[in-house]
Amino acid sequence: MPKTFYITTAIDYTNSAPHVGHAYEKVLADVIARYHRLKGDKVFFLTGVDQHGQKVQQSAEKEGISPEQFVAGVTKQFIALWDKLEVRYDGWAATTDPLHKKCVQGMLQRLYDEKLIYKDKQEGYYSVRQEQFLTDKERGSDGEFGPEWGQVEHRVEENYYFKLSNYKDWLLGFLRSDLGKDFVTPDFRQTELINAVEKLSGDLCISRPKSRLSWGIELPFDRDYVNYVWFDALTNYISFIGYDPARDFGAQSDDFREKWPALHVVGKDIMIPAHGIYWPIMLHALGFPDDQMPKLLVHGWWNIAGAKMSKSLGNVVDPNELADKYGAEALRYYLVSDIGTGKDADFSEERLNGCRTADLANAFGNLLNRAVGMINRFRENKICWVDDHLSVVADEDLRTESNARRTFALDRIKSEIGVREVKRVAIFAARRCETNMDPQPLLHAALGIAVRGNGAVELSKPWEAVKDPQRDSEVDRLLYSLAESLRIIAILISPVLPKAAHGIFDQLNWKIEFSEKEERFSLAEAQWGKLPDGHVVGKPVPLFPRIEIK
RNA sequence: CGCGGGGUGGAGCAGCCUGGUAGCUCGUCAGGCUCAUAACCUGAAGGCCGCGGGUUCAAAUCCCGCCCCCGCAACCA
Repeated sequence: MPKTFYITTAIDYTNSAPHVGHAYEKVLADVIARYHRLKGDKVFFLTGVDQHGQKVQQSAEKEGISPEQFVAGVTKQFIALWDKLEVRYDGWAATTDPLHKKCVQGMLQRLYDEKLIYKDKQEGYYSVRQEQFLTDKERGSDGEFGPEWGQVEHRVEENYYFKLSNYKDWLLGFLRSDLGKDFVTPDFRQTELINAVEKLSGDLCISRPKSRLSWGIELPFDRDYVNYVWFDALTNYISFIGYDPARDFGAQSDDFREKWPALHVVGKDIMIPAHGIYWPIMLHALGFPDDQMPKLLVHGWWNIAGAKMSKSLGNVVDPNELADKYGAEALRYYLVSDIGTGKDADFSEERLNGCRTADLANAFGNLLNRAVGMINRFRENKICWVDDHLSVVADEDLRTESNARRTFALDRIKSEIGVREVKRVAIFAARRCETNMDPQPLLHAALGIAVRGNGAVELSKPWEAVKDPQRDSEVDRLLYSLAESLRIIAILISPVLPKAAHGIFDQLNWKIEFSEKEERFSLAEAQWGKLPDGHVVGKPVPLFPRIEIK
């Protein structure tokens, strides 16, 4: 059975509308998923929404509607955005799904039966406004709880706990073992995680009494409580691909085994403790072997003018607006190209627009336009394969320096664009893809090809050459090279810019039978010389028309 | 006290692990070209690579010390 590449994102909390950070994570995961499909892998991409919890309950109350209604409204916004941004997922994880609830309850019951969940009494100071117990950390410099906590009272409450601390040593050992040393990408986050695990103490509170929180999944062994957050939210990664908590890992369905383990794309904020600590420990406690632990791709954040994007600061950026203004593809391109893997970056609408103009309109769009235009005008839409690249250049052409340069340059188009660039992509595939995921080399390779193509046109001056019958083959060779370069560019950019890639293929009149379909692109075909001799191309149409921003 | 990230020409970044002409994108300036979406090509200016020591024939890169910025509480990717 072929292994499926299984990729997930964090599920978004349906308490408020999506912002550009949500969009980044989903686009990143989508690009990686598309890249794997391009490689020919079978892919399952799961994303979704986290719908339970206190905040949702409160927001719904505030609007005077039920949590179900409230959640349905926000969920719709997320789905609409992913649709707009061309995020193509295979599974949708909504935590109110009965199948998911059943799985969560099964897991809890199993761990409870194994005495890994116990009931304990919590006593301390409790903030009524924030609905949480306070620790000494929350005390101000004067030793008192600040006004942000509102009324603080002494309270005693019983809750259920998961024996997290039992597994601290196992987790440390795992993270330092060969199997676990690449658990987190980028590696500095793994360092951070190990440091955090070393400081780990105490167990994990997994419940809230219904009197405090009713919008959640009931504990199967105590109906007076609902589950609190993590066993609900994290479990989506396995519940939606058919995990059966009643069975051991080895007895899971083929469907599940084929997909698991996952690559989890998550933000740096939820690596510690949720995805880096709770999640592997939960899986381990359920009997997942070490070689079946997932991997984490931890991405950074988009800041606004150096400051965090936050609801309270009111500086959130609306991805819908940006997509409408600049196009979904330009936004996708910007989000994955102007940030280093795992690092933070400053979001700038100006740079977004700059990228769109420089890379998309000028580099890719304009090259396509001029190339297809020339093929139309100079060769009546037809490209010709010139067999021997070196011998077509007569000896006398090599006499002058400029001709020598030209010859050299044209030869480079074939050898470097065709072979070296594609080789670069292969290296990327082997290295970057396996260490999990940076789409930038694909884009850089594509841009590099475009730059060489433009350079070749300049050196060859086909508008002059076309007047000289003796230079026929040179023109043919150039035009073929351009068409072939564009075909490969389309393949390389297709994970990030699927629509533009289709646009290029359309204008090249290539693989029309796969129009609109992702199968139109394949990494294996990113090799020189696939366009046949005499191929007829289409008409030039601006791929990324310039846009006027008021 | 601590943990992690960062400080490289005007802006944003790469290079550092595996020392040896400081690279990329944008911007600026000067030319060129006209097939093309005022797009394209060429050239130039601009950097004591945070500071101070050390190792070395040689340090942005390795070692030590110091300074500065960001994150490690919450909404939140």
